[in-house]
Amino acid sequence: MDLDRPASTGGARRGGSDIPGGRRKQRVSMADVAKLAGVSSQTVSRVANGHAGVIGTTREQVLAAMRELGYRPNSAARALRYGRFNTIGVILFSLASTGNSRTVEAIATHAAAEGYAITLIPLDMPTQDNVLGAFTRMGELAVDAVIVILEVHLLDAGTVTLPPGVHVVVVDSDAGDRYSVVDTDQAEGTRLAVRHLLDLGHRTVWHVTGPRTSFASQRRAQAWRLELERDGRPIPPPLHGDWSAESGYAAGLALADRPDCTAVFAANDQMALGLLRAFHERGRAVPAEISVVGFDDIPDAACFVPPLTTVHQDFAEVGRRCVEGALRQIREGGSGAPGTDLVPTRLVTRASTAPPNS
Amino acid sequence: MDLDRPASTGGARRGGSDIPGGRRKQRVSMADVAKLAGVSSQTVSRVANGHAGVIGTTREQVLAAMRELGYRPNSAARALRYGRFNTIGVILFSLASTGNSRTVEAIATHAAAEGYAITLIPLDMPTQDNVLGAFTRMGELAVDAVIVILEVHLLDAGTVTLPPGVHVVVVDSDAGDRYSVVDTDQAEGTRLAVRHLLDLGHRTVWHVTGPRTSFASQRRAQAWRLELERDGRPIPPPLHGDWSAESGYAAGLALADRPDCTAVFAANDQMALGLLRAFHERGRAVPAEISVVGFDDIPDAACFVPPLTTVHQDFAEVGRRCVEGALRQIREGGSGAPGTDLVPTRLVTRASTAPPNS
DNA sequence: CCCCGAAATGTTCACGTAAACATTTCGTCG
DNA sequence: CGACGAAATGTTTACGTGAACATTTCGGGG
Repeated sequence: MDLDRPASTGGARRGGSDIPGGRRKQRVSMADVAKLAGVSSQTVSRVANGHAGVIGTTREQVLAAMRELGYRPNSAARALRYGRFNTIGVILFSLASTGNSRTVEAIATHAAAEGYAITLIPLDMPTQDNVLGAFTRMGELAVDAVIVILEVHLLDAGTVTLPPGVHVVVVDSDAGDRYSVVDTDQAEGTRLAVRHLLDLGHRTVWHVTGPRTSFASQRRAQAWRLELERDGRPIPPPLHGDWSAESGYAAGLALADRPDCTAVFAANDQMALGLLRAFHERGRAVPAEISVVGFDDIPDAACFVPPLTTVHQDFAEVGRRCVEGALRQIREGGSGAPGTDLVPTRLVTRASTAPPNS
Repeated sequence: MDLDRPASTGGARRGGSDIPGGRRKQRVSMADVAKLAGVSSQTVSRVANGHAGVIGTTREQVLAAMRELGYRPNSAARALRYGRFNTIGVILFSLASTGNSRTVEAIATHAAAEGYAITLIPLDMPTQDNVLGAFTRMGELAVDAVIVILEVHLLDAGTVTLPPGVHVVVVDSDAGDRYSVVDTDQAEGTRLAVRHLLDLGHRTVWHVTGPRTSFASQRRAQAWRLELERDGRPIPPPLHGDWSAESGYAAGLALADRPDCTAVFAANDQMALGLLRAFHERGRAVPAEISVVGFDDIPDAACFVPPLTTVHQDFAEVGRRCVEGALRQIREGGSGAPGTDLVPTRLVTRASTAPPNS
């Protein structure tokens, strides 16, 4: 931790009077610009920040000096001065899932539009220790707010203390009582999917879940069960997947042999893809013999064989609201009213669903 | 830009003797810790950095004070002091593509292991202006090096000046003469794919390209043509896609009607998925009548119908080498020998390829 | 018992920026 | 023609940290 501080750090500073050609990589500061322009550094500051009260000719000189020296403001000094970093941290476990990467992209885009940068803090394993470590590091990290994209029950224990002044928004979690939460309306989406299948005339709907550790997965499974119960339908045993197409395939092989299974709701599109493959290999026609609905509406879903009926998640909107929530907290200074902000979903009907025995 | 500076900023600092319960969100500085521990702030600094020369009892007092106050080092001040940010910026156009998001993830993971954070700079449009803007902003951004994941011909013009001291590594580009480039060995991967199909006995191989603006796409198309030429095979007109499954589908519909087309190499897996759908809908059996090879080996590819033969890209390795290159430049201080670092590929043979007319 | 030197701790200062306050430079009006 | 005040510009200072240097403390040898 402290052995990477080379002794050469203390090397003498080279004077400003270098041969112009020999590119010295020392940073150009306001003082350098000021000297060249023949003004005070405060005037340079004023020009840099577009403040009023600098006469045209002076401004021109300063700008010229800036250009010549290639001046860039030093954000570390700025951050120190203002006590703000204009940066939002994003803690997440994996970018591999479509949902996460699209959410992060939306976060980055909207944050950029507001003048904020995004710092990624990946967790190699979503263990309590790692999460805690990330949060601890967060404090040392130059960040004004944190968006957490993972199952937050992991950081339940009161042991995790966020540095004061760091605001939090959470995705994919039920921590609505403690933090500001933004999430896709999992229950609504699931209801849409299940209702769609029931309305087509299926007696009941089977379900392939995501990993147990995922909050989204839990919510979808729970909503699926609830919807069936409410309608007095039999509740088939759920099959457990892990989001991967492979696990969907395994589930599909198991389901293919059950003639009473005519409709399956997969907790994401990848697993639905696995189902499609399994049913195809076992000669069970989709949707004639068996209907499949996914969740996410990944771009590829429209080109599955057959094109997949699925629940569309608006990841961009989730990302947008995360940033919005984080900025609100930063600006208001408050810790932000804890609560849950749900983003609606919609069902995209394609060719993988049909009435039973059609 | 300067109107969000509330007048309340100059408010008086609340003394340290606050009611412990009333969480004040002012930052705790070394001075605060020092006062509580009854030592000088330099001693606190020494403890914080694990320097030798602090006696046990004193160290304990300081640590206790840190804990009590919840002290976290201020990274802005640190960065200012050291002239380093311990942060690497990643400029990219989109996280939507599997390749990009996996590369970014690998970059983030390896950077974290080295004590570096990742700052994401998304471009809403990969135009010259935007790239230039991002690079300009880069200078103000707290970043020691930049990894650029996009077609760099966009920033060709000598107009783009990177702030001195910022090092660059580029992915997916031919800028090897100016920057340090890391990339998948597109040519080798393409050769593997084409050879595989020719060796199976196909007379020639058709090609669905990616977007013209993509360097990877260009390289794959070029290598495909070269390999056919070298073998004296006829060269079918390439079909142009845009990476999306939809565009692959369109290409597939066009190809399905050509009985002389028995083997297709798609420039990525998504487009291959589109091909599979088109061929399925047109009743052309894969691989019996027509073989398909993709590129990327996305996790889903194993569950396509049929499972896709494809060229595996090692995104994790690309990310790792990017970080390695960036850190080398940061540490050596040099601009890094420009040059190209190619990551090998391998062919993953699944069920979408077979000899013709089988 | 004093002094030496190493160990422990304190003091000063600079990093680059910008707010707050101070000073200079005008044009204008009495 | 002098003085007043607004506009333009300069000076001081603090933000939090840590290297460099200064000071204090203490054990042991002469």
